[in-house]
Amino acid sequence: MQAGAVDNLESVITRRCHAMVTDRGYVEELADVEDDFDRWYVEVVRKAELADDSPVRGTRIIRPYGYALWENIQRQLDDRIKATGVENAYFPLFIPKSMLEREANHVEGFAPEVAWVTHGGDKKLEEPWAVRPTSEAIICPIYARWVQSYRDLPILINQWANVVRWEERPRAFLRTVEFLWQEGHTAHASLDEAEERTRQMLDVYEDLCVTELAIPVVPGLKSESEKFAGALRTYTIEAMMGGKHWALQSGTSHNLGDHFGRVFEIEFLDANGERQFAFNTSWGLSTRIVGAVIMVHGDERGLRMPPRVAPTQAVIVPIWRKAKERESVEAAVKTVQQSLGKDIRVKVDLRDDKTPGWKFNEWELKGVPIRIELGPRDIQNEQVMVVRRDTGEKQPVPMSDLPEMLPKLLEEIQENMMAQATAMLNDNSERVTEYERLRERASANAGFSYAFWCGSSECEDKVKAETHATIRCIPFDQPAEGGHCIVCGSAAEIEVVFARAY
RNA sequence: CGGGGUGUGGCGCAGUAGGUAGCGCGCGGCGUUUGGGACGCUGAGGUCGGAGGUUCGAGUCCUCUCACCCCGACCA
Repeated sequence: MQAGAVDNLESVITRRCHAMVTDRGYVEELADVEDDFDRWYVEVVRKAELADDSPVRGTRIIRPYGYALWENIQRQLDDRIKATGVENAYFPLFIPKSMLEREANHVEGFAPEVAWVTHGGDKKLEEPWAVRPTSEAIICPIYARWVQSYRDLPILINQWANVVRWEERPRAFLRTVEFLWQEGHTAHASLDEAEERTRQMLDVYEDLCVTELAIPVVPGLKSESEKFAGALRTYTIEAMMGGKHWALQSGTSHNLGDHFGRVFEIEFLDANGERQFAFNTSWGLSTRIVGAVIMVHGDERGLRMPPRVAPTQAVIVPIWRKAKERESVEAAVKTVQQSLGKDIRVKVDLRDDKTPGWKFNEWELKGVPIRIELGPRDIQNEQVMVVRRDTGEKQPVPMSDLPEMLPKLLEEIQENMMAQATAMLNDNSERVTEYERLRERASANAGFSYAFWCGSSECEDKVKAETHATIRCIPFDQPAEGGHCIVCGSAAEIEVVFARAY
């Protein structure tokens, strides 16, 4: 036996022992979700085939399984957006430099992360084009053309698009140089109406997260320093990720006031014949949300897909020994599959080069909510074995009960996952009154810390510099009475959420 | 942009003293297997990130360069 072989044998033995000790079954080569969450994330993304590395720095390939998840989320969100009266359209990828620079705060905010097109073929452009980091600067001037009268308002448009932001430290789904999102852009005749729309769309995002993704969120207002470049105010939903309990800004909605209306001259005559500038909103939710699904629900065995958006809701794994058995098992599988109809997304794993055990592990890694095992013994008893991904619970179910039982079970899993995610959020949130406690919690990755804040950027900056925690939002849900600023101790009216963020 | 690290078959790695590459996984074929990541036999696959240099001879030594990863400042 050669040295290499011995080493390898030892490493295999070590892995097996480790697996037994930590009770992780046969899940191999996946970093521990508690000990090394960042590596776990990277590995899950790759092994579950959600995304792959790309030859271009900072960009990732979204593989079919990851894209299917995104498409399901997209569909749910698109329906909700349209239900509020918004229509989809498409605006260009490129924005002339001068247009991007019209709104001062906007340019300043995005300048460091804009990619520029300077040449067309071998001809240098008169004026460079920005690759859109967001589309206000190209959409608003068009709106200006479309609006003359208050009767032309509101304009309610959404687009599904890719955007580019030159990020330094990319992470699959969470922060990539190019990413996919939807961006809604509306124009209104009054600030009140714009405000109403801004809040309405934040509610849409919250509903999407809670209802479809089983992700509880803390909705609120961003502080001045955290708001969108050029906005009057920014609302956000903040979700708590598993592992390190950091926050992830999961969707934002901006009331742009008339800042963009003025600089892009979206001017109209109101009912009194007075000239006015339009009020705008913009709101976006990106593929980043896929990262949230991974990090909120994943466990030591890999992903756990929320049933409502799971690309595959149930996978049937046939089991056989002999060719004869195979025949009858595959026939039974077909019958079961047909009995389930089109209401649930079922996949049958007929691969004969993988053992059932291998398939179990793979589908668990991929987070399929329900596994159905069907073998000779089951055919005998006219049943199947049903295994829940969320609890690992395994039970025999009569084949005839399956069509009725499965949709219910999927809902139950969805609810259970929401309950678990809510428990995680609550268990890792604390109201703090001492600065030292805030510091402790930040360094211990203890989650969200609720504390009073006087509103000064000095206090905000101090916390950020000393603890790395930032004000994630000023929650809508505020305590009845005021208190004292966690930093300076002066009287404070508002409570904020401090947390480290992705 | 500052600090640290790594580049060797698809992936993970080894390569001791310079002598023109090796292991595991994976992959193809055949056979036995299949209720929690099966096994045997057999086969294909790399010029060692790139450029230059030292040397009879470089994966190994030297110089330059590129890329990627990790840690810090900015971000949906």
